[in-house]
Formats: sequence, structure tokens, C-alpha cells
Amino acid sequence: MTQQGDEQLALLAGPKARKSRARVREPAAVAPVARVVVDIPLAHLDRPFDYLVPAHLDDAVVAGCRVRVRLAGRLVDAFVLERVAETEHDGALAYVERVLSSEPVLTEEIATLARAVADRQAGTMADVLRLAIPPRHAAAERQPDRTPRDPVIRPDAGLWERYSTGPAFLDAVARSDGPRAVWAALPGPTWPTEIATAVQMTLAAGRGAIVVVPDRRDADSVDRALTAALGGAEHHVVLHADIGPAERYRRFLAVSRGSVRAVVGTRPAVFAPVADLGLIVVWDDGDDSLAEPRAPYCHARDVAVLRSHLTGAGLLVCGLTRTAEGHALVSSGWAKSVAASRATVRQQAPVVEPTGDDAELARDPAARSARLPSLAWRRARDALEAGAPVLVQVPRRGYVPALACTRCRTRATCPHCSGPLSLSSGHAIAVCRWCGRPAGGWRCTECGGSHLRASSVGAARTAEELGRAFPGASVRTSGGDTVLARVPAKPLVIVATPGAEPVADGGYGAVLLLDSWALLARADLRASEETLRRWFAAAALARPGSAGGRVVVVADRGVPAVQALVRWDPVWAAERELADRVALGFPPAVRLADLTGAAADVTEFLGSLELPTSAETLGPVPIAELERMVIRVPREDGPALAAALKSGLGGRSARHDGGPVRVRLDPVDII
DNA sequence: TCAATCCGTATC
DNA sequence: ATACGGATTGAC
Repeated sequence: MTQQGDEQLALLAGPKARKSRARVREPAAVAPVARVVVDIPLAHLDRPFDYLVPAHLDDAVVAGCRVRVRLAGRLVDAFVLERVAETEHDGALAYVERVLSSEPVLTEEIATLARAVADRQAGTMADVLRLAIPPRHAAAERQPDRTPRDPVIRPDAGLWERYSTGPAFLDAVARSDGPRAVWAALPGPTWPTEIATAVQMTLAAGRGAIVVVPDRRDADSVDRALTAALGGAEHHVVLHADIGPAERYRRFLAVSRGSVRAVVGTRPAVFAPVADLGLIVVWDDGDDSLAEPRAPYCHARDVAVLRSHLTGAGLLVCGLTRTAEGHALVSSGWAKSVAASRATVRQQAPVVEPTGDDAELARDPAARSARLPSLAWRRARDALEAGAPVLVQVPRRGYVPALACTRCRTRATCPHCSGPLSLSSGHAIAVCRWCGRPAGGWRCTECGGSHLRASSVGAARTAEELGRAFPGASVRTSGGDTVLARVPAKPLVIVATPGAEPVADGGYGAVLLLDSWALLARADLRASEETLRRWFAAAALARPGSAGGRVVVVADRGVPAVQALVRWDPVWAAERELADRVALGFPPAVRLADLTGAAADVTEFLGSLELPTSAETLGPVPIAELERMVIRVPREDGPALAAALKSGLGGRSARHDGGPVRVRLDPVDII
């Protein structure tokens, strides 16, 4: 049947074409059908297609390799999922046109994972594979493999003994039990070493490990710790954008060919084809960098959860703070909590002192002009006099102001859907950024106040202003393009934006957290969690309280985020955050879909969906020239929601009607 | 009656 | 996307 098609083609094409195609193809004798996934980002083509393997490509077409096939008349790239004996397709099969490389870059495990991620996100497998498999670089394939050498394993579980359930977790890793844990790391610079120990244990058990981190800086820290733990740099690879395409593919091959069993890297590393995976670590899962900004908009933590679920690999979701999503894994019973006892925390954490921003300003005139509260100024001066560096965290510019109660400063939320309220310029009445309803007659849920104001976004104090407050100390800034990695144990003032705080040798004597309102008042559902993340990241660089480490946070003592910092209790904060999200109907307690596009397109698309009966639609909200609708379903209906969206998108792209509608599930930045 | 064009559908 | 088939339209 299939040969027929080929002969017909030859006849119709006439002598000229026959000349260029001298060879009449015939299918391979064994398993002549290649099931492929085509690299086309169209929802309705997101399924396997069968092609015949011509006899002359029999050896070259292997499961997982890249090929070129003809689909609807044009040549497209595809990955071979498997070779099978028969097709279920009714029509004639076309032949595989070309083999780009026989390198099996798509393993069965990653194919299954990519399918699951696409299904969860209402996206296509092709989009996921574009993240998971780097572009080919022929030269790298020709390079000989490194011969794997067993790493020197000298497990040192000491650091993990500081956590009550830490040793149990490591034991389970060593037994290849696939333990799942959510770990709140103690402050200080040891977390990369603790992660390296867990990786070491995994390798010692004969399994592979992946560590996913938000950025290059963290990748470098874990890289150093792994090099130290494994007795050399040859037992692991580092994956991030800065290494370039050729090197990226070379390292990918080292993993897929099995010469390296440990990987540390940014977002895409969660898809690394590590064989016999024993552990996935996701560090600092609250960082936005772990969320894919383009389709399929997946979050590395969620991918890791799926991968752990599909393969039985262990999972360690961790950070100095804990996200509501991380805590949900604990509260559902799927993962265990790993945290230090209160006594250990008191030993390791710095002393945190809040001071209101309306508190007494420092008497020193220079400190006054920098608007430094007296307490902050005194703590910094004491540290500098003791010869220790001081870290000042200032926020980046450009936060969208939200509305808050004038009386008690509680952030104003929509009475209808609990979305954040905002005032757009020229409008007197506050409007919900989620459902678009005007919030007339608003009342504060905390104090009953009825007046709103835009939370002021304090301008970041300049380094010069702060420098004048501490004559004699030199001031350095870290942020933007100039990020410092380390600073010496000298009386320096370091002004840094969140995420750019350098590590100080021996720790900072004092850490000042300024402009907290700018952080807490962000028009973002995750404002509180994010603020805490940034505070903990900076505060963790201070010396322990017993060694004189002090943290001053300019914020109201009564704010829960401040309490969490003072008590150094990220688990308590996460419990609270999750409870709030359950009460308000936010992820991860529910699943949200964000549909954004031209108003008519969004309306039409929404109308075409066969949503689960539990679905609640919110909106529309104008977003620039476009419009946003939000669909909310209970968590258990998440798969049904994703399936409905996928099928709706499939219909749309098949009929190519209407303009583009962007569909994101549980987007991190929804406001 | 036939060609040109439009629309809908499948793409292996 | 793009290619194809069947329906539809319009000119002779």
C-alpha cells in the first residue's frame, strides 16, 4: 500500500523527477514504521505521526534521533519516538526523507515527561521539546566521549544533621527510595554544600542527579560545591545560557551518552536526560526565573514534581524560604518537611530587629538625609566599627503600585474575587486587576476603613546618600550590570538590589532592609512571599546572632512577613501563605488559566470551550490593547481544564479562525 | 458546461 | 502552515 504511493509519485512526476530520485525506496525489513513527533507548534498537530523507514536508512533511524519528514507537502524536523512493526494509520505512509543525526537525543523518559508537561500546561509537546533538547551542533557529536570514572565519594552528612528529618532524607536517598522533601535551609553559605552532599549520596547509590537553580550565580555556587564534594569537576556538568550553543550541546551529549551523571543548571536542566535519575533538587523555587516566560509557560518546580512522579526519582524542593506551592506538597502528604529545630535556628540566624518607617530618624544629619532610622544607623555603625561589612538591600525601581487601606495599610483586594485593586490614571474608582469590577463602597477587611491610597513606592536611596551617612567606610554597589560576587571582611558598605547581594567573608556584621513598603505593596499576589524571599536571602548573609550579626528591617512589626523574619520561621510563613491562598481561591489551592488576546478572540475562544462545570470565569480585564479572562477551577479539575483548553486551541488552530489567544496555566505573575 | 475560486479539512 | 477536494460561482 505504501510502496504504491511512492510508485505513483514517480510515474506522475515523469522522467525528470525519476532521474533525481534514481532509487525506488522500499521499507526496512524489520520495524519499518517510525513514529515521530513533528516540530510544529500547532495544537492540532500535537500527536505522533507514522512514517516508513526506507531500507537504506534502516540503521540510521533510531528511537530518539532527529529526522526530516514531509508533512502536508513540506519538510519538517521531527524526533523519532519509536520504531514499530505496524501502523494504526489508515492511509498510505510517507517515507522518512532524511536523518539529521542518529544521535538518540530524545529518551523515552523525556518523551513521556514532555508529553505530560504539555498536557498539564495545555501546550504542545514540540514546545516542551524545544526547551528540553538543545539545538544540534555537529562538531560536538564527533568529539570522543570522556570515559566515565567513578567519583571519589566521601559522604559528609554532618551539615544535614542540623535538620531533624535531614539524616532520614539522606538515608532514603542512599537507599534509592526516591524520597520527596521540602527543605528550608538554614542561613549561611552552606546550602550549596548540603545540596552537593545529597547529590553525592545519590551518585554513591549508583543513580544520577539534577540540581536546578534560578540563575548562573547559584549554578556557580553549586558547581564549586560539587567539585569539592566529588573530588573534581569531571563528574558533573553545568548548564546555563552563558556557555553558548556548541558547549551546551556538548555537555548535553555528555549527559545523554551517560558519561556524566550529575547536572547543575538553570530552568532547562530539569529536562536533562540523566539516566536512572535518583534525585532532582530545585533550589529557591520562589524565584521567577524558574518559570518559563514563553509557551508552554511551565515552572521548573512543577516539571520536577511531574518527573519525580513519573519516574519515582527523589525530589528536594528547597530554599531559604518556602513557597506556598512547596508547602502544598507537604500539606498534601506527598512530601516530607525538612527544617531545623527552633534551637538550631536561634544558633544560626542573625538577630532581626524591626523598626517602623515612621520611627525616629537618626540624629546624624547625613543619616537623616538618607532617611535612615536611628536603629538601622546604629547597627550599621557598630558593625563597621567592629571591622565588619554592612549590607544594605534596596529594591529595584519600577514596582506597580497597588492600593492599600489608608488606616492600617492592608493591601486592598476585590470583594468579589479577591484580586488586587488598582487605580488606573484618570479614574477615580478602584478597579480589580483580575475581574475588572469597580470596587465602589470598598471596606478594609482588617480594620473596616473605607479609604484607599496608592502605596507609595519609595525611591531607592542612592549609594552616595548612604555613603555620607557612614564617613570613613567605602561604599560599593552591586546590581544591574555590576554584580559583586564576594566582599572581604572589612568595614565596607555594600548597597545591593535583591538577588545581587555579594557573599561576605565571615558574614556581614549588619544587614539593613530598606524600603520594605515598596516590596510588600507590589501589585502582585505573591508580594508577601516574594518580599520574604528577598529579605531572607539578604539576611542569611549576616553572621549568626551569637557572632554579633544584626538585621534591621524597616517595616511594621505587626506585618506577618516581618514576624516570619524576626522568628526566622519560613515554614510558618508558608503555612500562612498557603492558608491565605486556600481562603482566597488562589493557586496552588486552585488552578487558574489566563486567556489573553483581542477582546473578540478571547470571548469567542472562551465560548467554544467545554469547561468542567466547576469552572468560574473572571473578567474581562483590559491589558494594554488586549483583554484578559481568568478561569478558576478546583485543583482536582486542573487536568480537565487543561484538556478543555488544549482541545479548544486545537480547534482554533485547525480552522485557523480568530486572532491569537495566549493561554497560560497557573502563571506566576498574574495580577 | 467548464474553469476559477472559496471554504473546510487533513496533514502519516 | 499548506495542499487538496468538494462546493459554489460566474461566464460562455
